[in-house]
Amino acid sequence: MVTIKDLAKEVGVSVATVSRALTGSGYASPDVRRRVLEAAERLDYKPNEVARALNTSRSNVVGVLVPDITNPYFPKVIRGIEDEAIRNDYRVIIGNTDNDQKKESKYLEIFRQNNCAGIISATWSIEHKAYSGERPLILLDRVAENLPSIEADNLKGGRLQAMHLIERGADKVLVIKGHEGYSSFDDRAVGALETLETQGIEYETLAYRQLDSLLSNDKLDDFTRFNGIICPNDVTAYKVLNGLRALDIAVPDAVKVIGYDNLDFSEYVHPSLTTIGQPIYELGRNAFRMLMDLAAGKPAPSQVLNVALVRRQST
Amino acid sequence: MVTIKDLAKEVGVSVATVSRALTGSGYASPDVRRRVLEAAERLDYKPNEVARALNTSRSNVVGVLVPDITNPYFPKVIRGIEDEAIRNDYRVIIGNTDNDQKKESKYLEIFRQNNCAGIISATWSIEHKAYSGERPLILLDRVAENLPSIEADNLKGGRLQAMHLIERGADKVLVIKGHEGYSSFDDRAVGALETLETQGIEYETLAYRQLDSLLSNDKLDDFTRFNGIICPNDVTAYKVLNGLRALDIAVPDAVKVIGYDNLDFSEYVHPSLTTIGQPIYELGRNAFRMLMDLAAGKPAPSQVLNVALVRRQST
DNA sequence: TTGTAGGCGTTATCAG
DNA sequence: CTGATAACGCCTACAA
Repeated sequence: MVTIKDLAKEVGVSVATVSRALTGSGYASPDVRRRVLEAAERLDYKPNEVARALNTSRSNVVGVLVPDITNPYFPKVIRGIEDEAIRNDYRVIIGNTDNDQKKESKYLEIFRQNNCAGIISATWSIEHKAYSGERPLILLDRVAENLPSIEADNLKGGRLQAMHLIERGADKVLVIKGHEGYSSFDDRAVGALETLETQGIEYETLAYRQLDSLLSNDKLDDFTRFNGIICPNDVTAYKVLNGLRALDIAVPDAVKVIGYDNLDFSEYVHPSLTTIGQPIYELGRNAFRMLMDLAAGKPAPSQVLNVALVRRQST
Repeated sequence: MVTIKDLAKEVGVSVATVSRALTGSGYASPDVRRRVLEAAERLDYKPNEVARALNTSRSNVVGVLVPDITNPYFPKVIRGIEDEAIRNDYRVIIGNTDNDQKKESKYLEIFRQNNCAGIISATWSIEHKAYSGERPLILLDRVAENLPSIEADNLKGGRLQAMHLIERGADKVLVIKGHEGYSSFDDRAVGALETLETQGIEYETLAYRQLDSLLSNDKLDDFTRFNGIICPNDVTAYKVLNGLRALDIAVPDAVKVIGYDNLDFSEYVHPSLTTIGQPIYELGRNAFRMLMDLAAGKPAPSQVLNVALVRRQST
């Protein structure tokens, strides 16, 4: 491995001068700089990031926390983060938390031990002892007091879901709520319920964890009571469509189903899924940009990205 | 941040003794060890991984290369790697290469700069200058001479695809090939074609990159000629099912479609997809274990995991 | 069994 | 503008 020491010997200057010439911080005569750069190129010198991180106590690694990378929503977010990161010469460490506060804390600790430059988290337990605010942090799809965050407009998304179903003629609506404790899911439900209420539409709600048992028992009655179903995300909608098909309930004729996320697969399921499109990739990309701003001491105001209805066959 | 220096002061011994007590390497009296451990606990000491990595020139980070994390096959692999990694106190850096050799090389370089303990790669350009063999490397879904690798039994998988279609009565089969340059896709095609050949079944092949144009133009003829379609993976099968539906070609009555991978979504598409099940999670998990063996100087013989037919409605 | 000292590769603070 | 030199936090001969 070639180090600045080697370069120093090669060029005939001190390591200090080499370092300055390389980083651009501090003085170095144009001539020396040129020679150093040339030697670096020739010897294929690459700075050791570990040494740099130790010295500056700040690495070019960012930690990313997601509940489960296996949920197809998150790979898109991560891709957005990673692309922007690499463009800025940063690397990404992934942590799957399974919504488990212990795992969350463990990763937070790990990120600290690795002098990570910052953290982007899509999971965040309200009471977090492990995070003492030392490192820049961006919350994604999560809001918390005093912490910068980025999310899509979930309230609007929920409203769009309800409005669309109403426009399509639904007047008995089932609202399936998302995983508890997520502000993004809460907001979607609030938006939908509020709209249903205002428009005087009959509705019921179902907790996320009740869904599976509902689908597994053939409770035809439970479904035939409704002619519209609002799902908290597309994956849930897939399950619902499947359950409906098993019960021979026609979609969209007997009941209209709307999802949320607009995952790639939503055009492949049958009937193809009407849903709310979120700029998932951009959420990740912008989160990283915000993190960089924060790290540079610049302000990073929280962002709310826009959402839009994507009409397909399920409604 | 509390360091071994702090612990040393606290306990009243030297940093060397603390280090020895903590790592277990080298001598430390039971009494001193106890006191050091107690102090570490009390002061919430966590070793700085960066410093350790610099000193030992080996971090507890492994680099993982995938073509695109957005392809739902890879999150499962990654989850397998990550779960096993965290269990062994390792972290995972993800790199998306988009099958681009330049990006691949860049990440290899990055992994080196970060003193990564090893690399697991699901993309690997044949001629790789950037990898000089310094660090342990496991190839996943890829085989190359002299490099340890892990993959599922693609040859068998291809045979199973063909056998099943034949058993279901197909006698004019279209074999869609996977992305070029991947040994896993090549093997699947070889297995399928060889079986078709042996059984005297009529068939044609289609290159991966021709698929989209075939699907976008309504070439009814091209599809009606066949009563069986073998796809290189499930995502391709989804597209094919979609195209077939658009053309009003009945699946499985007019044509039977079989995929490969058994992604979660394959039971949600309609008709649900018959496919070849691979132990995706285990591929990742075992890859990490192999890497650890390699890093420990133990032998890590290449592995081939088993596959099995998963019958659903599309055939 | 313990402490001293040197080094991992880099950056930063000083004099010169 | 440049060169010693001291950190960063940890590990490990080697000496005591």
